Parts: sequence; structure tokens; C-alpha cells
Amino acid sequence: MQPLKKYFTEGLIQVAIVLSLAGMHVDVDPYLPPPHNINIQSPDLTQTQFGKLKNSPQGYGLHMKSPDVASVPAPRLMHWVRSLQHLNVPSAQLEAWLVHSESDNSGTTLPSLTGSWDVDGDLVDMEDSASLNLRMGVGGNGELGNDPFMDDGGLRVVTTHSRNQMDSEDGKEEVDEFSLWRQEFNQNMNHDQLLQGQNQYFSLLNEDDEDELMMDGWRHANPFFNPLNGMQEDVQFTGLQEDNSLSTEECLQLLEAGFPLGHEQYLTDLDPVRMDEDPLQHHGSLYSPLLSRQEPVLDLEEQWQDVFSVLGPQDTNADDSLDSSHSSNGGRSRETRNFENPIQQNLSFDQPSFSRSSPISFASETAARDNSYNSNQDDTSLNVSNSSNVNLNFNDPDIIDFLLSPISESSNGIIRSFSVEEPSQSGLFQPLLEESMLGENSLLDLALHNGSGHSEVSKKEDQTDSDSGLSLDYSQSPVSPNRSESSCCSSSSSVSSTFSFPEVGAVGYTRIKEEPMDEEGAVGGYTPELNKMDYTNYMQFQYSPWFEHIGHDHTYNHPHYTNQRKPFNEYSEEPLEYKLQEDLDTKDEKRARAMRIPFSTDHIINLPVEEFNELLAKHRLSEAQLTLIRDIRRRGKNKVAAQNCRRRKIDILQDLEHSVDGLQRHRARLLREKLDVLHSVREMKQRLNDLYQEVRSRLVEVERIPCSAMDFALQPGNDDHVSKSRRKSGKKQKDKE
DNA sequence: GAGCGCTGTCATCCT
DNA sequence: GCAGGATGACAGCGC
Repeated sequence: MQPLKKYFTEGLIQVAIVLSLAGMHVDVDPYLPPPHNINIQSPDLTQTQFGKLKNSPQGYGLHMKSPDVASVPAPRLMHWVRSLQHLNVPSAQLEAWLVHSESDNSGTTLPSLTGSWDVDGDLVDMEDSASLNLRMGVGGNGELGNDPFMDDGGLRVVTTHSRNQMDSEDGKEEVDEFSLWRQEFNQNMNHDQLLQGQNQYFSLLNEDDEDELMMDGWRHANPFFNPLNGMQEDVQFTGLQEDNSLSTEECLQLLEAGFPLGHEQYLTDLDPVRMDEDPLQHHGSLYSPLLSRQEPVLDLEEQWQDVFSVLGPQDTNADDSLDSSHSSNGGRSRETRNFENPIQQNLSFDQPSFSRSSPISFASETAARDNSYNSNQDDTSLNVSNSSNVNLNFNDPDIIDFLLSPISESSNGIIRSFSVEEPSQSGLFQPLLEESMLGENSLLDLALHNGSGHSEVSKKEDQTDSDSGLSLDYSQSPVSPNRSESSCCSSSSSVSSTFSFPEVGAVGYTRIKEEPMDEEGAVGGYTPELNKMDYTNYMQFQYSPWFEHIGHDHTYNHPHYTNQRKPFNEYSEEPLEYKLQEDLDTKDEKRARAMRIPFSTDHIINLPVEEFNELLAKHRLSEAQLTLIRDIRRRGKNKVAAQNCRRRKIDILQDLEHSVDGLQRHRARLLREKLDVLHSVREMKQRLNDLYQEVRSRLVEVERIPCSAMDFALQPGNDDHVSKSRRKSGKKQKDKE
């Protein structure tokens, strides 16, 4: 049995270390020796030290090397080992340290302070708030993770003690030392490792895919993130007073009598193995109804991303908060897991979670690992939940009923430090929300206004789009470089018979879209292929998802758009003699007539090179005539090219206008979605605040706990700040007593 | 007459 | 090297 024990315990430690190094927090405290003579690699020393501790009256449950370990069946150990794989921690949690009781009814509890404890209720270890915050915020909840040695297969006794009581205890130095060592270990190892993972995650945040993943996972897990100040709204439910506690009986009564089965499962039936077996059966109820489950994931993700993208500089804070929360969960790898499976993330009860990543979490300060509720043991307090991944839906009336359920006066237990580390959102968030929404409303109005301004353009484009599908036969273009010589004359004839040119002179490129075109695509020098070649980036942008592509005609070299004032058949069917057209003479025509050029300018310009050369060869022309003919041809072609160029330029501008129009519409839509999201967030915060007030009032009424409204106000700031405040308030309370 | 848009032309580069 | 397309620049023209 001893080898088996050694095998499993060492294996667990190794697995935990490996997972921790991988950025996943695993509470290895119970597996490690006290601070003195630390030799992690020496299980013998560890066993010795903890065996020493175990022998002490306070050593109960402290060390995994205790004989309890040996008594743990191997399959269960294997369960624990396997449970280490489940590191998904939801971000949206409400953490609370609800119930601690002691068998001897001496139980005084400290507000949500973690610590070692003994079964007799004697103080073993106590950590101050700072330590608690460290643990809870950066991974201290690992103590609430799986701890096989805290698992006796049944109910867990969760006891906390005031520091005063702790100080009054004698013979606890050794245990205190161990406590300090654990604290240091958490700080030096877990915290550093987690920070390292956090930094690694920070370094990856600039990547778009990471942002998407982050947003995706966070969107599911953190509906209470404040997009305005970018702060994770750390909300912790902690006790109000130190000298009150919620008795185990009361908790059991709560569960037995009124607490709904579903939530009872949340709070008690948290066997990781069972959850692992069928996590999906829980996920539905674990999701916050504040977020529409029916809304497509991509839609929500898009909205969240849009919101954060619009928030601008606040994104940094948001990222910080996110990073803090996520990194506290162990780094990137863990984040990826969470994002990949937000459901599992909400269902992984066997892994520690952290308050910073848990804006609203509901966790009990318990050392129990199986989170099971065993009513057969009467000397234990209710392990309300594992600190991990128990999400309470505060819109759920069952949850509210549970929180507001009467607490027996005979109870020696109490919900302790029931404060919320966030000021009333109506006070803090509301102005920010209003300001943000106001600003974005202005942006929205502006965007809509701009969009309307471009609507005319869109209409024009839409109208022109009706013509966009028409184009001319490419092969029929007289200026087409691909046009075969054999088809030149015949095709030109057909073209000339098909089209008429009302305008004299060059056809204006601004009128290009007013003419019908065939469906054969672009013609001439400016082909779609050329367009793609020349404007690759533009076309890529044009075909972007949000860009409503409107086809444009680029058939600039179509004969219709060329400077053809005469039918093509005039030179193809008639003799090549110069035909005087006094009314239509251009400068070149006049020059040609003056030089007695025997061809029309159209022939000179539009004939293919070979035919043109043949034409020149057939006639005996002087050098001046030849030069003039070549100049006419060059200018004519250049004129057409210039027209095409200008036409193309206009089309590009129109396309850009369309792109701007489409982007503005897209932006307006995003702003509307953002407003919707902000509205939802505000509603959620308001509901949460109302719930806080209800809880406070109920506590005042039932428990007669004097507490100020500030104790139930959401207060911003880091955990340390709130914890210090809590600690100070606790001292004040003691002083009053 | 100035301003503006359209057009033609030239020069240049590139294919 | 030639032909021709593309394009910026300039000028002319008409409104």
C-alpha cells in the first residue's frame, strides 16, 4: 500500500506541477511540505513534515501524506488525477463564503478567510484578507480545488476562525508556520506562475484570433464585465460580520427544504467526475439568461467585439481586466480551453477559480473537494459549492430565493462579509454608461446621417447597376488588342450597325453607364482581368463581407465608347478614299484633308496594325502624309485610351464611394448592436444591484446584522483594496464588541 | 471673365 | 525596336 500511496501522491504532485507550469493553476499546497525543510523533490521529507503536523491536534486534514491518503482508494485518486485535466473556470461567478460551522458550536468565523482548520474547530491556520485576495484573485482558490485529502467521501467541515481566536490558540506555531509557508508558496509559485501565464497571455492579446477567442469565451462567461471602464467587476459575496455564521443545519435545511434541485446540484452535487461525465446536462442552467442563448454565437461575438472596438482606449482596461482574470486562471492554454468550450468552462468544478476572473461567483470557503453534500454527517458545515465554476443566475428566482431565504435564528452560522466589491452600478456605472451610450448615439446619428447622405449615391449606383450587366462583345471591339484581324472588318460592321452615337466627337466617359451593354464582359483595353490586376487590393476590399459589391461596367474600349463618329463599315465596305464630312471634321481630319490623305481618320485609327500597314503600302504616300497618318493614328488611339482612363478613374471613385457607403452602413449597424449590448449590460447591473439591496435588507431583517448600504455596494478596485476595507470594518466591529 | 468640367493631346512609362 | 495601352499633365473649348 505504501508504494501505491507514494506513487499516487508523487504523481499528483508532478501532474500538478506540470499543469501549473503550463499555465494552469493546480493547488498543490496540500501535497507540499511545510516551509521548513522544504524539499519538494523529497517525498520522504514531505511526508515527515506533514506527518509531524498530522500528529498534532491541528493537523487534521492538512496534509495529504496523512494516513487518510492511504485510505483513499486508488480509483478515487485516479479520479482526482483525471480531474486535474479540467481546468476550465468560468469567468462569471459569484463567489461567496457562506457557511462554516463547527461541531462544538464554538464556531466563530472569519469573513471569508481561508485557512487550515481542524475538525474540532480549533484554529489551525488563518490567512488575512490580503492572502485571501491573493489566493482568490490570482489562484488562491486553488485551495478550493480538488484536494483528495480533504475528501472523506462525504460532508466537509468548513471552519474558519477569527484571527483573535487564532491568536488565542496555543501550540499553533507550527501550523501557523505551515500556513505562512503555504501563503508564501502561493505567492511565489502559483502567483508567479500565473502571472507568467498572464504575461504570456498579454503578449498574445494583440493577435486577432486571440482577441476573438478571448471575446468569445469571455462573452459567455462574463456578462458583468463593465465595458465602460474596462474593469472586471469583481463581485464577491463575503460575510458581513465575523461573529456570525450560517450554521450547517440551516444550510442543510435550505437545501432540503426549499432549494431547487437544479441549484442544489450547483451547490452540492459537484462531483467532478459526475460533472465530467455529462457536463452538458448542466450547462443550460449554468448559463446566464441575461445573455440570449438563442442568439447566434457569432452574432454575439461580433457584437461584443464591436462594442470593445468602439470603446477605444477603454479597451486597454478591458483587456487588462480580462487578462487579469484570464491569466489568473492560468494563462493562455487555459484560456484556449475555456474559449473552446465555454460550456465546460462553466462546468469544471474540479478546478480552482479566482475571484478576479469571477465577477460574480458563488463559492464557499471550503476545503472539501468533492463538493458533495452529505446530510448524514451532522458535524459538518455545508459545502455550498466548490469555489470553481458555480455560476449563479441572479435573475433566477430560485437563486434569489436561496439568497434571501430566512436563516434560522438558532444558527450559529452566518453569511459573512456579504459585501460587494463594486459600487452601485447605478452610481458608478450609470454615468459612464449614459455617457458612452450618449456618445455612441451621436456617432450612430452621424453614421446614419452620413449613410443617408450616401443613399443617393447608392441609388444612382443601383440604377447604374441595372446596366452593369450589359456589355458588348469583346471580339467586336475595333480597338481590342485581342481582336483577330480576320474578324476586324466584319465585326466592325456589325457593331456599327448595332450602335448609334448621338454625340458628336468622343463619347463622354461620364455617359458610359447610360448605355445598354451586352453581358459578355469588358471589352477592349480595360478588361476585368486588367482591372483585377491593377486594382487587386481594391477588389479585395470591394468584395469584403460587409461591402455590398455593385458591379460596374469597365467596358471602356467598347466601340460604343470610342470616338467613333462614323459607322465602322464606312471604311470596311466603302473604298478607302477619303470621304469628306465637313460637319464632322476634326483637326486631324482637316489636316488629313489638307494633306489629301486618301483614308478616313477612322480607318487610320481603328484598323489593325497589319491592315493599316497594308493600307499604307497600297498607296503611294509622301513622308509628310505618312507622318500625319501615323500621328492621327497615335492621337486617335491615345484619345480613346484617355477616355477609357478617365472612365476607369470615375468608376474607381464611384466604387470607393460605394465602399464608404457600405462601411458606414455597417458601422451604423454595429453601433446599434452596441447600444443594444450596453442596454443589456445596464439592465443586468441594475438587476444585480437590486439583488444586492434585497440581500442586505434581508440580512438586516432576519439576521439583524447592522450593515451599511456601502457594504452592499459594488465598489471598484482591486481585491486588496476591498479586502482591506473589509478587514478594517471587521476590526471596527470587534472594537465595538 | 472666372471657374468648372469635358475633351484632346503630349509625354512618359510599361507591356 | 515598334505598337499600343495607361496615365499624368496641360491646354482648349463650351457652359
